[in-house]
Amino acid sequence: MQTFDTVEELHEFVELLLHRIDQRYTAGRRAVVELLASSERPLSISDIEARVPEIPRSSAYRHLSDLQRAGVVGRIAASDEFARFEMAEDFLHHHHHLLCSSCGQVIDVTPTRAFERTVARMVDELTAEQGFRATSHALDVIGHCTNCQH
Amino acid sequence: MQTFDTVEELHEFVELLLHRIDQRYTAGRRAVVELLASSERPLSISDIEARVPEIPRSSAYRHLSDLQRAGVVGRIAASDEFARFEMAEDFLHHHHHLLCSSCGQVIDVTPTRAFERTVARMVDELTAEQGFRATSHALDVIGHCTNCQH
DNA sequence: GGTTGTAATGAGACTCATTCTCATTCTATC
DNA sequence: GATAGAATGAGAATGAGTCTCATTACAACC
Ligand SMILES: [Mn+2]
Ligand SMILES: [Mn+2]
Ligand SMILES: [Zn+2]
Ligand SMILES: [Zn+2]
Repeated sequence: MQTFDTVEELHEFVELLLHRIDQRYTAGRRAVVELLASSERPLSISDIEARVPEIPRSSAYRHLSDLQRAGVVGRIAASDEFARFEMAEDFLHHHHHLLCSSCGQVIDVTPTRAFERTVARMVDELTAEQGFRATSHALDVIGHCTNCQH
Repeated sequence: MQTFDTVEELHEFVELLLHRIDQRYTAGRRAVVELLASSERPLSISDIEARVPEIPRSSAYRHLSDLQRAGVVGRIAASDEFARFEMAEDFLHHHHHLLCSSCGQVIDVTPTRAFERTVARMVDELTAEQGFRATSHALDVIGHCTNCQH
């Protein structure tokens, strides 16, 4: 959580986004948001279950999907079979991912402003000639994390 | 298929890579390679099944995983629930992907040399300070393909 | 060109992350 | 504080991907 001064401001914005799609900001959803907003890294469902065991798996999935629909949460397909979840980019500084192809861990990294300008320009070039309408981009670095070298 | 003059050269290289991991280059594997090498875009399992129905699903999965282990094929996690497969980068020019978040289609795009230099430099920066050992990168543009705009 | 040991294959059972169902519990509004 | 609609929880269902094991192809030898 970086772009809000207080947790209350965060919750207010989440509530706004949920209301836009006629959804309530309930206790379960609040707990998921609080967890994701305070996490250093994207979390898998079992991460979430381990940290908030009182939320049933089926509800956690539904909360995440509702929050994603509202634009509050983003889903990442990692190199293992588990999806990972984090706050959407509106809630975080724009960043990219280091994906460990051994253990599936996802590490957040922040690019420089200059680099992002270059990426944005390039993305425009690439997509224009395809008639593709870009909404976002993802730069993932694939490799091995410190724990998984040798 | 771009880096080989003839299909025979392609097959020879595939055979070499398979032999390195003590695997034979059989008819089924050859059919999968021929399909992927001639495809304009990464293919899902059902794409493969549709185009080469005589290969059973379980064999197709195994072929793809063996070919991936040999470094012949790469697996892409798209934004839908289906993995997609393409020839590994040794067999193609380095390129990136446009991912349609509506239909899951994956489009290949080739970046300029200058852009790739920038990406490589940035990747080095990002990974160095994390103790992460990069093996490759993926720049995906997320958005909507021509078919999926409105 | 047969024999034999080993690798590859195919059919289908199985796994397990994710989604769906539906009975129950909240919650907003009157 | 009734009522209608929304959210929730428990468990069933789904389905992409993996595994098993009986059968088939192959390579290396004779
Ligand atoms: Mn991230
Ligand atoms: Mn590609
Ligand atoms: Zn790792
Ligand atoms: Zn599309």
